[in-house]
Amino acid sequence: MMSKPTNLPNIYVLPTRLNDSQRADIVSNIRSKHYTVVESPKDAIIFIGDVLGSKRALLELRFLGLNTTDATTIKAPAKGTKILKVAKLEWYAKVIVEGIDADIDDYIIYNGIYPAKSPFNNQPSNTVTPKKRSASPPTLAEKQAEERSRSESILRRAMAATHQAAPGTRHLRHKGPSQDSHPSQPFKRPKLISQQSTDSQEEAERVASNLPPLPQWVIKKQKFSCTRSTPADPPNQDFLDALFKIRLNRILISDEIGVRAYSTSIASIAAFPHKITHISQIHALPGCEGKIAALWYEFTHSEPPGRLGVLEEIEKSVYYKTLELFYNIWGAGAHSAQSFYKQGFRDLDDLVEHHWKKLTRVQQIGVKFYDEFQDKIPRDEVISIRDAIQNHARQLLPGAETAVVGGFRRGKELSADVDLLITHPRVSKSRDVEELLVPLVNLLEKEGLITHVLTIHQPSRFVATTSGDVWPKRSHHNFDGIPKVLCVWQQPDLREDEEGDSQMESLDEKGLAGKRKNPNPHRRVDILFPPPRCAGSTLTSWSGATTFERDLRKYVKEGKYWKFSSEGVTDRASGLRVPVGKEKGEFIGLTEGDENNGVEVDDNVDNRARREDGEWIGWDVEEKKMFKLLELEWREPTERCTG
DNA sequence: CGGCAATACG
DNA sequence: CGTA
DNA sequence: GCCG
Repeated sequence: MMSKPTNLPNIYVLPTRLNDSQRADIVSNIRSKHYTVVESPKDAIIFIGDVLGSKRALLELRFLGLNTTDATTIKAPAKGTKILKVAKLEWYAKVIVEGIDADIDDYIIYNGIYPAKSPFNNQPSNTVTPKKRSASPPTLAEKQAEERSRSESILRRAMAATHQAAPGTRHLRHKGPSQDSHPSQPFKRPKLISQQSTDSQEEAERVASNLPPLPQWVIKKQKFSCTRSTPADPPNQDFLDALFKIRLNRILISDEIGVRAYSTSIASIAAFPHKITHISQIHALPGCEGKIAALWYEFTHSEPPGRLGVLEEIEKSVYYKTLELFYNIWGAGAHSAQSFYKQGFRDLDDLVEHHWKKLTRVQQIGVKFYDEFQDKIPRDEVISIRDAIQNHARQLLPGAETAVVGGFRRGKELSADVDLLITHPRVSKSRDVEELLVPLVNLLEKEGLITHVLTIHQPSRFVATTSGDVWPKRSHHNFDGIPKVLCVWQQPDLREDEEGDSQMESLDEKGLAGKRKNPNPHRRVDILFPPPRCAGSTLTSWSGATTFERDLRKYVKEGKYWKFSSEGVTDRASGLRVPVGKEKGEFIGLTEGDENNGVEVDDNVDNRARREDGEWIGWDVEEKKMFKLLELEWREPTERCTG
């Protein structure tokens, strides 16, 4: 009605929850009252928006490139410090629309100031509660459990029911860094130590003559990592670790080709049996050229040795640290990590508090068990999980056989998850094996062993038809995926149920009288159900490592023009399945028409040959048949550690 | 300078 | 398309 | 980033 009551600084209207025309209306209405509304957030002091809380306001400003901290958390802001104010949209409704004369200060929900500049403000502000440690060095399990316990109870309370839990509290461990250093352009690489170009020819030859002889695969420049031995403990582990970090960086920025390139180089160096002492050895390796050579030179000639300019840039970057944090959420990949960052989120708390409803169901589970899923699983626990699943499977399908694949099969002491194959030696059990999936999952859920099902992949041919039977149309080459379930596993709490005892050590969840929380960690478990025909191909496909698998498929494509997958082998030209031959005395991995020729197995007499860890030896036989078909020399899984 | 493993679900 |  |  009248002129403005006070002069206000420049105003910016936050776009939060407004569409373009709504926001434009607000802007013009405010301007009609002779306030100054700017279109660049940098020029504004007051921000008006549909914002509920101060934390959200902070995020909204960060999204606009204004990296402030809450002024109320700062002891004594220096005089003359610029304070950005965020006001509720209600101010607009009252003062602008209704014309009520009200003080904008009554509508401020957030005061933001720019944090003091510091040369170290790139580092994570890791001010979490200090660890309480016993005098003796903790075991791995203790460390993992202790790491977990600090954050767990709080998150758990926040998300007690995973499926539609309302988040409410903060996550302690993963407070993000306080300072934003998102690079708007890629880092400039610091000057590399220049290579000596003045080496005389004689000098180069003298050095070369003292080097160990090159392996045949190097001399022949054999590029496929599936054709050579790659042990778990390579002599150049330190340089490889640096390359792994660069590759992770490429993963995080979705540079898939860069990932492929570094993977090739890593696999090559990992297979090289000598400590690399001369740059000529790098150039000799397939998949390694100028770039890798330059990195190696810098790595070995830096002071102290082992430093890399690119890595130091990456490691001090809040941006990459944050992407890595988000990328480690099961169910989130590089794209989601980048998306979370762009929206202003910097730690798991931000996601829980401001983005929970937007997360997929499996991402919510991934956040809920973030710490436990980072923890590695010792071999003996892998075996006990295998045994439990196998025992239940045999209740439903006598004679079922299992194999642990993944890193475990490659010999790793600690596994990220458990990958388990279940099949049956008798070829005629093909459908029984695939149809085992749902009943087994139901049984394990009932027993409380499976706590969450993340995803189930069932072959389409088992979609029930009204007439009853399965095998709809594509039965002749039924070549869908291998049925599998990805789930969360927890060993039951086996402690005695003594009551009112002093043993209730961890009463962190007070109020839950009587209910003691199961202290066993949640584990990621994948169970696959290959039909007997696909036992060999699935075993090979799931034994890895990743680069070994990629090279195997490329090798088969280039050498045979075949397509290899966990379901088997097809000819690319004809599209027909390439059958796995039947060896004498063996009985699975047959072709379609041979199903009736399977050797009978007495399910009650289990005298089949087994390995030390209890696994059926027949698995290896199936895999050897597959390698033979592909004209590939079979290698121990422990020699497939291509990284 | 094009190509880089292959498959299925949400 | 993104993720495994 | 390396290969054909």
